[in-house]
Amino acid sequence: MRSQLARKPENTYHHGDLRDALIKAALREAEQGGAEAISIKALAKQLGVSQPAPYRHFADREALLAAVTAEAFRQLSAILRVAMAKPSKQSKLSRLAQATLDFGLRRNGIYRLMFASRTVSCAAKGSELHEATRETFALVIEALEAPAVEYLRERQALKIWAALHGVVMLAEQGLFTGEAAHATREDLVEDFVNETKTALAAAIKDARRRAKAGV
Amino acid sequence: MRSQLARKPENTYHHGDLRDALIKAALREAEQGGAEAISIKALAKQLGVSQPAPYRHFADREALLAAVTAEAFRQLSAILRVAMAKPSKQSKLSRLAQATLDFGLRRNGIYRLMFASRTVSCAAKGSELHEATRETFALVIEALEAPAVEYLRERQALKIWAALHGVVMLAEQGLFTGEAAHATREDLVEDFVNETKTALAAAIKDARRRAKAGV
DNA sequence: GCTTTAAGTTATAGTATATTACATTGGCGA
DNA sequence: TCGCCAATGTAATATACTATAACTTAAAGC
Repeated sequence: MRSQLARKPENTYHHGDLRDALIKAALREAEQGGAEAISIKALAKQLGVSQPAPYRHFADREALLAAVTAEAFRQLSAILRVAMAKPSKQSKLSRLAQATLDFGLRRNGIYRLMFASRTVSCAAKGSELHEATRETFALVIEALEAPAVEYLRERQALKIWAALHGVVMLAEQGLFTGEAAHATREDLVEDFVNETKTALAAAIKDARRRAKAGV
Repeated sequence: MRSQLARKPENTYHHGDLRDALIKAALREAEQGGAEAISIKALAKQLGVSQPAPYRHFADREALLAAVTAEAFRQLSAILRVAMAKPSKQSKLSRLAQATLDFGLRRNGIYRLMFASRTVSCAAKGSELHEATRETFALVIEALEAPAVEYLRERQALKIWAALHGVVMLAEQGLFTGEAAHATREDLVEDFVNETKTALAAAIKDARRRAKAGV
């Protein structure tokens, strides 16, 4: 895996690591314009290889998009892990939530690629992409810091995860500017974080009460 | 406005209402595949006109997408209005929420066009599309059925709206199948609806208390 | 009826995806 | 060490889509 600089080592026939370079370059392109901004032809030119060269590594454009999206999920996972590990007076969940919001707004093109394209929904169950999405979601569950029964945690994780995505979408749509701007995006995210904590605590309490009554 | 059937009246030079027919046909195409499935060329062929004919009505593909998206928002608004008007033992908010979820899953390609494409974020402030999105959001506020101060309602409306979109996104991503399937999409939506009601009631109560103390 | 203009047409340029057939390289076994 | 072969690249080409330019038709207004 040489040549991270996305250029082939000058006058060599082979690029060295074209597959990896394509994914990295595509991520850069998608940063602003999303999936539409990714053009195989443009990437090839950028990397100094012939136009059909990428097809040696990806069957078609969809396959490249899937690989790029999987890489994006791994990057998000890494960012979330760092945010969660960082010592802070805020809760892990809060840090994960704000980091997700930040990622969604700053790298919105990539975010749309990850959560709003057909690519993800079409990912087969054992695929690289599917695994990457699962791994990210596992971090959400971890951030809850709850020793609760699996299905309770999953439900709350799904809720906060969904809410977060919604905030990113609406923010990008401009619903937080103008008349409706009384609440900031960060405020809403904190609201959702707190509601999640409350709901999780209540669910755990309820589960314990039921368990006791059952015995 | 004749010829809803998207065919020109046979042997006439002019189509009759090509602009409208294009939008309706594009909506059909987008139903499954989203924005990517909309091809000017294919639409022209489908409607029996020459390939460049659509450019008489739309400056470029982006302009067509914007018009299609605006129409989609108006359709969603109509659906939500019907759902809210229907007598039921459930609350208006609950009916709006479930109707939105249904729309998002059944017409997912169109839904992505509406909430996850660059088209919407790029819509200028007074544009047809921007107005259509505002109108839909106004229905969410209306569904709260709260006589509260504007900014309180808007905040809760933003929250439930965001949460709803998140559920649709995750559902489409397949996060509700497999291990995490303990909660259904409809369950989560009801959760969000109830939390919204609670939060709104609390906010109103709090506002009244403050007002009383202030006087 | 003549003119003007909106709404079509044909022809064509430019760009993207994708395939086919051929070329080059480096690694590995005989 | 030589030669083979698989991986990885190139050139040439087919196909599809966007967009523009120049020309044509039909309808509407005076």
